[in-house]
Amino acid sequence: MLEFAILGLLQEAPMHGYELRKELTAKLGAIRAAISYGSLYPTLRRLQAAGWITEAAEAPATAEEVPALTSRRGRVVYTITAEGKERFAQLIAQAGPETYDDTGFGVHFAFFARTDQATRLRILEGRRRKIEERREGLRDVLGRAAERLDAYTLELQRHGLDACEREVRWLEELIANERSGRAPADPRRGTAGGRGDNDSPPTPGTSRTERP
Amino acid sequence: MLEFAILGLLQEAPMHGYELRKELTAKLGAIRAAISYGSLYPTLRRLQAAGWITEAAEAPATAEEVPALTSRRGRVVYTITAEGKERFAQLIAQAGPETYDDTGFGVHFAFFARTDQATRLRILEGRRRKIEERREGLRDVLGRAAERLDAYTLELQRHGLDACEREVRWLEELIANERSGRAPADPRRGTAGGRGDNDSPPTPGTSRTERP
DNA sequence: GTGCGATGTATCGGTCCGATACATCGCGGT
DNA sequence: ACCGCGATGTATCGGACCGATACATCGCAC
Repeated sequence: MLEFAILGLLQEAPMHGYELRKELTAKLGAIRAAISYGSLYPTLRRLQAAGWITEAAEAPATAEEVPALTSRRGRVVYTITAEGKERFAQLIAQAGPETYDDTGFGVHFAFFARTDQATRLRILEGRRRKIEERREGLRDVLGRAAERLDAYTLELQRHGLDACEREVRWLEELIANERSGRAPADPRRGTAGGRGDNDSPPTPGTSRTERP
Repeated sequence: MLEFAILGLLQEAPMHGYELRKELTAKLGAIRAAISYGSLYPTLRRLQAAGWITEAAEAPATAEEVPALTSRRGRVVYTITAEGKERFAQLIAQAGPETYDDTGFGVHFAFFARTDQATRLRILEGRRRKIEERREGLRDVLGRAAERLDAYTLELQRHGLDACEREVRWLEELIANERSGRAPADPRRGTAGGRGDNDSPPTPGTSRTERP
């Protein structure tokens, strides 16, 4: 998952670790707290070893100002390679069942702007099915096994069931939107009608590996 | 987290691994998919090494039927020890900040019936604060950084924000209920008024380490 | 009689987290 | 003038947990 997210983010701009973490946190804030350096740096190492990103020490200010004095440990800037872009495309194309769990789905969704419509649809439907299964499981427990469980556990299940139902509805909306061929413009909330064309017509895909 | 959940469950009855997993899945179904044997068995080993549970091969049917023939690898039944119960109580009492993340909170909540009211309140309020912080973070992103992000990422944030607001409301309700001193009886859903006193007056705590 | 899904125990490699360490920079306070 | 302190920045280590896999038994349907 981290690998996927990093490759996705680095396609927007080269970054160093700290920045990467901040962007990741902003982009994925809805689904996970904040990724740890204990995962980030080893993963960067791994990606570099695989040739999907390159690592370059930041230029020390035109090599003139601030000489070797104190030997400033410069920031390390990571850049995605052509192979990295291919890898990212491949990860999207695979998009198997592991993509449908909470984190996996969230991360993939966050990069839907770089995903072709067919795959978007496939992922949304896979996720929906998974949530529907979870929902049925919760209904079973609340129905059949209710008297075996204490009031708090039951309340937890109810809350979970609620969340499932809500997410299914959300996914239905997104799927319908996707089928109608347009971006997830949400009519409920503000900016009704205004401001130019639209924000980010989400790059309707099939683009693999464009020029550097 | 697993350690906590296992100690909690084994206080209801001794169990073998497979059963433990099933019960765990039923009890925690709302918050996590299904715990893996790759975590379960090593954890059981660890708990046994610490002396918090004991491991006993199931009696092979009064030692008479089914002799050593085929050397049936019997099920291994785990039983919690007095030290294990103490450990569980201690884990509840600690209930630090790590208790407020998604999984940690969920697992603790599932065992609220074995938690004293003061700690319940503390956990609920800690969780609320944490969710409020996440909510503020999402609002910030949706407000200030909106134009930097694509439509899909924004939609994800909106959905996350929605979930945060909903959970805060849920927690408020639970906290109010808790302050008023009663179980999380939910008036919205079925069984309004009926059926004896109430289900499971949730063991109002301060009980540490009762007799074996 | 045989295959197949549920029950049941167990390991291995790999991902990710939390704690920790350490260094630099710019800012406000005293 | 100095100091601390929070933000920036890179990095490691032990441990928790997962997913895949392996293997064995049981009962039942075909």
